[in-house]
Amino acid sequence: MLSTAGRASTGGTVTPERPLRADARRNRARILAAAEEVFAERGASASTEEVAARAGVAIGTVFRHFPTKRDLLAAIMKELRGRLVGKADALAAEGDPATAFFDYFGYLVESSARIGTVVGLLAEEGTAIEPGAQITALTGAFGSLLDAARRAGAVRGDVRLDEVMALVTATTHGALAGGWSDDLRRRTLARILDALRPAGR
Amino acid sequence: MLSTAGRASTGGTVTPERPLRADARRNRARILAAAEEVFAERGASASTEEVAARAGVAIGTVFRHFPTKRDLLAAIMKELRGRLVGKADALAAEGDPATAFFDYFGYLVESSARIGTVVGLLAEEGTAIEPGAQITALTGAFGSLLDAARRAGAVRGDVRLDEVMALVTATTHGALAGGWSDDLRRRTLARILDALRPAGR
Amino acid sequence: MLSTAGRASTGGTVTPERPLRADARRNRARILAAAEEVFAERGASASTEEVAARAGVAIGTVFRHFPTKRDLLAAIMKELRGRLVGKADALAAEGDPATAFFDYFGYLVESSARIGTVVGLLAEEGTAIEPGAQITALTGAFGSLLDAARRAGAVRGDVRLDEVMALVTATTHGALAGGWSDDLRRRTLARILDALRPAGR
Amino acid sequence: MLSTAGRASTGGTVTPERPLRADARRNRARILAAAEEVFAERGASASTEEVAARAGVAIGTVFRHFPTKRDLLAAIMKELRGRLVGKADALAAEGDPATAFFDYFGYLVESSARIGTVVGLLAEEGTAIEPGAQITALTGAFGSLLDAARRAGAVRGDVRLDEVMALVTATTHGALAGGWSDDLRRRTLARILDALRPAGR
DNA sequence: CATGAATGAGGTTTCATTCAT
DNA sequence: CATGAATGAAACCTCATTCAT
Repeated sequence: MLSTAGRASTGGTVTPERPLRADARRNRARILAAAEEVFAERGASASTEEVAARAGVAIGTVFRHFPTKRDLLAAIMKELRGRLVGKADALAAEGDPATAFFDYFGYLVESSARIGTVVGLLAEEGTAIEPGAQITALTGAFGSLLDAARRAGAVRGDVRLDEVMALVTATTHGALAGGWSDDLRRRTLARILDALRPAGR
Repeated sequence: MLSTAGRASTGGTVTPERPLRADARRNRARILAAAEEVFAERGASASTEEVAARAGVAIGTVFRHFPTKRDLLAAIMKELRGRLVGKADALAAEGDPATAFFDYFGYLVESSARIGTVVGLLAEEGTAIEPGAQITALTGAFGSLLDAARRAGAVRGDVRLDEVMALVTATTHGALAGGWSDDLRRRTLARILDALRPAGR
Repeated sequence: MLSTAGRASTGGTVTPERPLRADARRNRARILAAAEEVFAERGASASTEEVAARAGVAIGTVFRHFPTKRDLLAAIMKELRGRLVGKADALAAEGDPATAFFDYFGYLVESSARIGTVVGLLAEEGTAIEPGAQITALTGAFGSLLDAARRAGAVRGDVRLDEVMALVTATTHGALAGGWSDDLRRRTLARILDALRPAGR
Repeated sequence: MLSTAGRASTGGTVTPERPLRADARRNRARILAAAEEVFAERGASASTEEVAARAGVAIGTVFRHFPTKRDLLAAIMKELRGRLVGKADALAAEGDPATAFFDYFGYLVESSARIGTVVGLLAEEGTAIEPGAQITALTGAFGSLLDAARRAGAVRGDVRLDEVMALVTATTHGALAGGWSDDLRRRTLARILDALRPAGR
């Protein structure tokens, strides 16, 4: 569909799931990294051309890997989700159930402050960058930590998962939009987490 | 060489703030209302053309009233700020100091859910829509309510104003971005406000 | 045709050649003067709005007097032409035939340097501001002076009127476009006029 | 966080002046040619859209090559200046010093009659299309020819370079604005050049 | 596969002109 | 008659996307 010229050796077709050539995979990674940076700095309305420049590739290369800007955003989010879920698993495996939940909450907020708009985009399922399962995985990861913390008595019994997700969303968004200082972010986060702890603390 | 009388660089008038003609004021209001709606629905990147269409005026009319898109956004925020501060004053005047603070917090979150991106824009001083005093007024209004509530023992003594503002920002942003249901918003808000109440509740 | 309200006293019609009311005539003059200035400063692409502002009237008033920007330009030129022809007549009547021609040439160039683009517009009959007779009158005025000077032996016998007009056009345009200093303009003008004088000088 | 390599703010390239691709160079040339035509016919206020149409490209292509209309005008002038200076060099190298000066003067006027407004724009340094050196080069080229002619006794000794430039400017502008016939242009030019020749002729 | 030039719809803004007040 | 707000057709410019090299 792309070129019709006879590329006998490779077949001339565009098999979707062929393992990428080494340089192509390298480019893909660089583009994703650049996009994360650029969108974090300039917001999701930054131009694709700037992403290409930052990645050190030509604009065409970006569109070969991600046929649409939306695809690029979706890929960023998928990659990010993987990272975040991985962190959750690590905390679940290694750490104290009573603190893992709070640590993870804090980690998300800190991350969002670093990687910018992207965590925000993650929640913007409303504008439907990708149907559903984006935040679902994150919710799942969070759910396990929450359950464990609740069993350990570190979290109030009546706290529900959707409230937790809402509080994460709020805090990350707020941190981004508000331009909080490190100190303010810490104090604000502490207040919110306190709201989830049992009465006597 | 001829007459040097009546040289005004812009409009030939002397009084800078002439009261607008009736139809002009009507249009200005319609444009503001339309803009609030459109930006709430589509985000701040919605087109001015659409604002004009929604307001039922031609594109030129929008630009006569607001020479720049930025000016339009600034005007929306100013109007909104007025409304919000007004509500704070009303609550301070009329109500129970112990509850006014919490009522106002809730009012802001509810409002943001209704009027959309705009409260968000209010906090986006980072992109510098208008120097500083945008959120300052709101902060002032909030400060009075907070003090009163603290004196009434309804708010913990160690709660600081910047934390309150941060929590408002977070909650409104979260509510907008997260697309929370009414029920979820209520519960999430309750959790956050609980974090501000004295230990014994 | 304008308002249908009962203005019994004036009749409600727009008779084209009714003597203007005093204030209307005053406005017309101020607009013309302002337009001359503005177009001289900013070129013919200056906005009508600026002309109105400079004249101290509203934009509608300009268009009531001159239904089209082109009409306004034409009126300026007509007025200017009158002034210029008047000066020619004065020189013809009063002065030394041998010098009147050269004085007039110089006067036109000086004027153009003062009143700017407008004399230029006068020649832009190519872009057809008004069919023909604009420059014709000027040519006529110039013709008389030229004939007199020729008879007085102050101008070479083979100089033809169209050449003179061409030289005026060139010099005025050049003076405008080139931004010549007073000194340069004087010397350049002297060169050109020398070309019209008899060999022995 | 990822790679910091290849960060170029605009294009990701290192060599600033990469030779244009064949089709790009072709388009650039076509755009310049079209622009010269269009501006000659319609004046410098002609629309960029029309230039694009005349060149047979889309509007975006024009703006890729010339990010601003001003840039396009500047490029035209630069190209033209090159052509004109080249002609001066050719005349200086090949021809009779006594006539080269006059030939060049005539060539400039003829050219301006062909290529229209552009020579005019060249002089519009007032509107500052490009700092200074536009007309400087032309002046330099003219200066050499003038000196040579003066040494050959073909030009009066007291003629100064700025007067020559002023006369060129005037003649080209006049020719453009006045819409002179070929015959009139020739006669007018002859008058002006005569003014530069020694008395006895 | 990578490149980067070309495309063209759409956005903001200006301005001559009309028309309600 | 004067006023000045409304109109709407361009103008300039941007940017996601396509496609020849």
